[in-house]
Amino acid sequence: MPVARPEPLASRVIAHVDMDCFYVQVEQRKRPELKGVPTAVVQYNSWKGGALIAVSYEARKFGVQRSMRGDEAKKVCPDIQLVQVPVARGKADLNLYRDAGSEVVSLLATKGRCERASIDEVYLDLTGAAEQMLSATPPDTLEEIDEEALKSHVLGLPNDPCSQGEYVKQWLCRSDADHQDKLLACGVIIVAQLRMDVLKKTSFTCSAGIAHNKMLAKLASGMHKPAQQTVVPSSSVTELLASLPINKMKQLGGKLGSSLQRDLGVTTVGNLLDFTEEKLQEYYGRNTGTWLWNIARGISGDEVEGRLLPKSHGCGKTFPGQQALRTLTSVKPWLNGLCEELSERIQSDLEKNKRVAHTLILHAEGFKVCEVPTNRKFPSKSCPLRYGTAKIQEDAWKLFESGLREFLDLQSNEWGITSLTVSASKILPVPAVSLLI
DNA sequence: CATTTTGACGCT
DNA sequence: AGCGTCAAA
Repeated sequence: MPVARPEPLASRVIAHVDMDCFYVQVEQRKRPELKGVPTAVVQYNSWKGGALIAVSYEARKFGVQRSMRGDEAKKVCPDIQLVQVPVARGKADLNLYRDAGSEVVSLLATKGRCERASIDEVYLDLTGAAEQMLSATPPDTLEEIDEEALKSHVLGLPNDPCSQGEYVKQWLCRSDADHQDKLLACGVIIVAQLRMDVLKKTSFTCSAGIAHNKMLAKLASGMHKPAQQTVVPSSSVTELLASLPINKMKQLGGKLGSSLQRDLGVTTVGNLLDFTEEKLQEYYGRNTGTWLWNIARGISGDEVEGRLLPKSHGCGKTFPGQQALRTLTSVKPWLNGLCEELSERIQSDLEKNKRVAHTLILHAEGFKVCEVPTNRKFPSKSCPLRYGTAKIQEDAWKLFESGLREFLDLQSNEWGITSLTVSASKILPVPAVSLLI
């Protein structure tokens, strides 16, 4: 459940940068002939043409959506180019996209604290950079403002397409603006420059949101895509949230959001204003209640963490339908393959980033053929992580066997495994001195 | 038992 | 330690 954090005392400038249909762009950079044509990236393709995980904007015009099957996409968009995710050891291999994501993070981490939020998203705390710009070269003194910054969307401004650029220029350069808005204006210019730099150096476009906190920045980055940016002045927040469907807010797209709608009749984020903090706490607990009360007002104290690398590595594969693994002999090679990939990834993390993983975790899902139907799930198991592919394979196999015994509970001899995942967590930097010894 | 493969974080 | 929720390609 979400937890409320105290708001920093001073106003911050926060950006959320989100790559546009990222996997598609990565494939289009590799194969330039795909640029500008309807394209999607699919995982596997033998079952109904594979599952779409990224869709280009050209393809979206035809109604192609993520989660569609390749065959289905071909029906609504016969000319669509379906590019397959690379496969290694019989499973999808996402390393190409991880590496492309790292390229982007390196460029975005140069202007302030940067948090890698996912393979293709970051949060930036640009407060310092914005303050510095405001004191040295405030926007109203600039002779020329980047065209990219002028193309920004400013929430709350009249959206007359003819004079949009003029309004934006006026907003950016208003010398009578309050300090908060001036800082945001600086953020807009910095983010425009960062996005241009990313495009120039990687050929990837991205969209961005600029606001006073992470929640609003994230909301804004999704409002105008692809390749655009949106700023959220404080004065626009009440109206924005008043009509924002509750499930569009981060963290409220699932069960909590549905429960707000079902149990309290809350349809929009603004509707939350009808409830006292105490009432929300009564329903959802102290932490979540306060968090809800705050987001209704556009308040979110979440800090941008300075973290450019993932906190864990995982490798998994599902075995749906007839593919379920029904014998120890069939599980073993798959588990070994997953461990091999994991071993390579943590070894590379050690060499590139001087970090060591300390815990190995095995997750599985399965079913058993049983007289009395049971709800028991396959239990997750963990142990200290020892480096070396063979050791990881050995340890993961022990974890699997112990999980399977618990799962079967002496109830059944007939079973199937439908998903296997190994992951490495508790990743810590190796102290610099210990590298010398 | 056909989206799949990730990854972060909160609760107990 | 292990489970559940949420999100995005």
